[in-house]
Amino acid sequence: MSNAYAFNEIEPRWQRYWDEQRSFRAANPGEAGSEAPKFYVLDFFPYPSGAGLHVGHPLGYIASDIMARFLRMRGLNVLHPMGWDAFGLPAEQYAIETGVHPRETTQQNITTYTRQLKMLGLSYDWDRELTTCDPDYYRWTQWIFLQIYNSWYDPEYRWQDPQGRAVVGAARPIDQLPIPPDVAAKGPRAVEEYQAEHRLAYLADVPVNWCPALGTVLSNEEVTNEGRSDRGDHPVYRRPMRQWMLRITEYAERLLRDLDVLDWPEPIKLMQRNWIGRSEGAYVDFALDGGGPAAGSLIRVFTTRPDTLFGATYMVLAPEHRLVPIITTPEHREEVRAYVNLAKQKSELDRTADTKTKTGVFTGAYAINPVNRRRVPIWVADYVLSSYGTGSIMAVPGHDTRDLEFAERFGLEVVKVVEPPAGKEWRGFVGDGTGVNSPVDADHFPGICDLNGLSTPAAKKTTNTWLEEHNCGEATVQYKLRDWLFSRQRYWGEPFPIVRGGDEKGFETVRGLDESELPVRLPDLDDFHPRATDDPNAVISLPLSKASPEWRYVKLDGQTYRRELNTMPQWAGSCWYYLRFCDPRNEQALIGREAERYWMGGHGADGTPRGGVDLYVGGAEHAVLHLLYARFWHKVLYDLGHVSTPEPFHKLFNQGMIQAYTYRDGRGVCVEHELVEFRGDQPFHKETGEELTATVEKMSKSLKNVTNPDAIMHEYGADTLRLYEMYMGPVEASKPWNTRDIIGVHRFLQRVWRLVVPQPREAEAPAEPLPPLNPKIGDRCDPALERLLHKTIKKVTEDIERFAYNTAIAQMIVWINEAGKADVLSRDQLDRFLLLLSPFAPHICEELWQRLGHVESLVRHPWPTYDEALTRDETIELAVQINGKVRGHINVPADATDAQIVAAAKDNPALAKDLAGKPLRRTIVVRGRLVNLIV
RNA sequence: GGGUCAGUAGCCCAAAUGGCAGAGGCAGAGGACUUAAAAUCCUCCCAGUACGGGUUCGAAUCCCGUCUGACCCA
Repeated sequence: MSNAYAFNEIEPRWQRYWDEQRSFRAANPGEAGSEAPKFYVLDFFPYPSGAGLHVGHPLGYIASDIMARFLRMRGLNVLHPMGWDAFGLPAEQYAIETGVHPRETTQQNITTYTRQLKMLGLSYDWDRELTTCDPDYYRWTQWIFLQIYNSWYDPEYRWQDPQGRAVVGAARPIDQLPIPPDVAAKGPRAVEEYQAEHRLAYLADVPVNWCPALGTVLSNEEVTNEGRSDRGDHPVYRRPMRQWMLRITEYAERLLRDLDVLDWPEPIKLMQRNWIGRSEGAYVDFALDGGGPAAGSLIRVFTTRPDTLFGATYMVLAPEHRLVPIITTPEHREEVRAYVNLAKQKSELDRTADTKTKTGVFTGAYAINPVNRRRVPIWVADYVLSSYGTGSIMAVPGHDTRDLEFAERFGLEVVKVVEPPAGKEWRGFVGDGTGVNSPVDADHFPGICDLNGLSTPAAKKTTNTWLEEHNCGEATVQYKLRDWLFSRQRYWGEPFPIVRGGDEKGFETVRGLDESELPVRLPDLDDFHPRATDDPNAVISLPLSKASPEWRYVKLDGQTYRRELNTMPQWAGSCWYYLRFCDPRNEQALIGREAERYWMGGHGADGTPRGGVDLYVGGAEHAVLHLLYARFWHKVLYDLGHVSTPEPFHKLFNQGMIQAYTYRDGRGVCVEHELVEFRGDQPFHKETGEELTATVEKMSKSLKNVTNPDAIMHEYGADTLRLYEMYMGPVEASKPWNTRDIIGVHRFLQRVWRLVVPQPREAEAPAEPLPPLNPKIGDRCDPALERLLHKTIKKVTEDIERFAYNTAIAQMIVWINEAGKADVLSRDQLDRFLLLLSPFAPHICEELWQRLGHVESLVRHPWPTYDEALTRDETIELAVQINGKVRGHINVPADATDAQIVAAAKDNPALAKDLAGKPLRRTIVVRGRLVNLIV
């Protein structure tokens, strides 16, 4: 047994031990260990990319691992699993570039990631590992899709959830959808169509982001602000396509409301609220003026400011609005048609960006403002989107920034209807004020809507009432959230459990498969390439259309059907993996009822009611989409009775980003860290000698500032890497990686090691075999060191609970530094210290624990306790202030009364001349801190 | 443009409810040990908290304004 701290030998040995002993197995209900309270600590599972991990990736994994290890030692049954988000565009793109099948590259990447994560000593229950591209897994992804497909949303359904809350609205089985008699009368096909219109998964022709170069459509999130693909930076075009959509909008209100009970960072909740984008307002119906084919039509607009209706001086329709071609007068037809065609090419971001100049054309048509019967021109402009509200707006240039900009450009009338607070310009004022200029000419307009003098909220209410009474509008709520575009024209994703058939009359049947037919396996294609092209109008080819006819055609009940050839988006597999971890090998259900109740169930470790994963750790970049989609699926499963909690993730923690110094030369070219040398604090190029600039940016290959964890672990060991990442600063903060600083925590571990294992003195010949333990270690203990240990136990325990790992480590460094100076150490003190350190640096602690004579691993050894009395000093030093300025210090017993403290302060000879002859006007005593004398 | 968060020694970071600006680490300087170096150990050095106002006995902390940076939305 070596006396040196040989981390390269120790760490793999303990990793093997944990693996063989199944040290981190979580006990499911019915198994030994499950009688303990549970705790579910989950990491955002990674997408295994070809590049492997850089040092920024494990930050959250280390943080959650420390919590998992800590809670295990506190006696909880901890579920801490890991798996792979393995379907998706990057793997396919990489496969296309290298010509290797994504199945193979994915497998290789998983192998690399597994090796790297195991090297870090993360305490996962690897028996629960899962992979989203595994048919045993995606079988259940498809099963959930079928649940969604076979449901409709009943917004009126009143029920009480298992938590006892009254809920309005729920997903219900499609066969419970009431069929209107007139539909039923038309026969089974009409019923089928009616059901299809109400399913939570439905087909629709929607404008999508078509990227010819990638050969696929992209979600809005995959398109950059510049209207190009996030991946590859290719041009993206808008074009309509028949797509699977999920009706997430039905859940907008519940997704919004239930945020309130979650223990999530407020900024993340805010982002979700903004994404859902609830706004209260009103529909207002404008009647078309004049004759023509649309005579008598109404144009319904949505507005959040019904109080400004008197200021509506024109209307705008989105270019896609169905009435555009109908109402346009012959003399404007050409211009409008050209404009509409142009608008189709633009992305939404392009159209709505404030920085762009507003464009638009007049249709030649007019409508009547219902509130004052004024005739207003109808324009078409692309700053109005067909997908929000009704696709048409009433324009109030007086009190809307974009309308004002448009009106000024085209010389339209601007009217003041809101009086802003004193001193503010009314033109373009969008805040709350007082209503003005609503006509009170009651002779002309009986039942006039009078808003003069009303505050904005009151004016809104008055207008809404008026609209409803006069049957030309109503109060309503709108959401920015859109239905979820759920299909991709890709190969590497879950196939839909859907088949389609058609009869001779062209009627298409869409049919969800029976669950007995799952999984629908992804066929093994050699040629999985999308058809990339430069032509934005090319026919879109689907990779799965190259599958064999045996796969593509299915016979059911004597009829031949075609399989759906789209695949699901990458989000699908990650929407529910946290459930599968609870019961990963269940072949009867996606999760067993018992396991679901136990791991996801209603009570936390401390008995407080809650539900879902107890701690979910990951980066803020998934704050909106993944977390919203997963919540949506969870709620559907909840409504249908498959899970028992309304929310999947009770507590969310976002780790910060590890940044890195980026060095650039005079031309702005990034310089690798190996080529940088420091003269003082100034970086220079090693070879050219050129002075460089240093900035802190995110770690990325292109900035040449990436640090590979393998290299760090090789040089310092995993325990040092873990400790350094936690010591850099608060886990939730972003902070720059600095390899130079690592040596500090490494020295700390060296000191811990040397405290237990005696070191040979080099001068002496190694004739005498060294004793196994440091001779200082015995039964005697130093009382001051013991007090410090109690303080340390208290501080570390409390700091871990609040994720303040950096300060916990600092406290342990303090103790080790003192312990190194002490003459005697008890074995028991070292035991307790190693237990404290073990969640952070598990390998070295296991090793030293064993060398101190323990046979059992410390993984489940009870966490050390402290005596509150020993954490307090008997005498304390207080600062004495005179008029708020520190002038001296006094020592008093810890339990001194205020009067004693003041007396001691006054008697302090150092302060005598400051106090001489001046009466004390006031004294302020802050317990444990200071005393302030006001003279 | 709107929102959120942040700004403390040369660097990374500490400082419950406002209460002595410093716990710890890095870097730097000096010393001990060593033939020497490395390693190790000891000691020391360094800011008044981005800036400007305000509240208070007392402000890094609370309020207002400005600047800078990060993230989200448009």
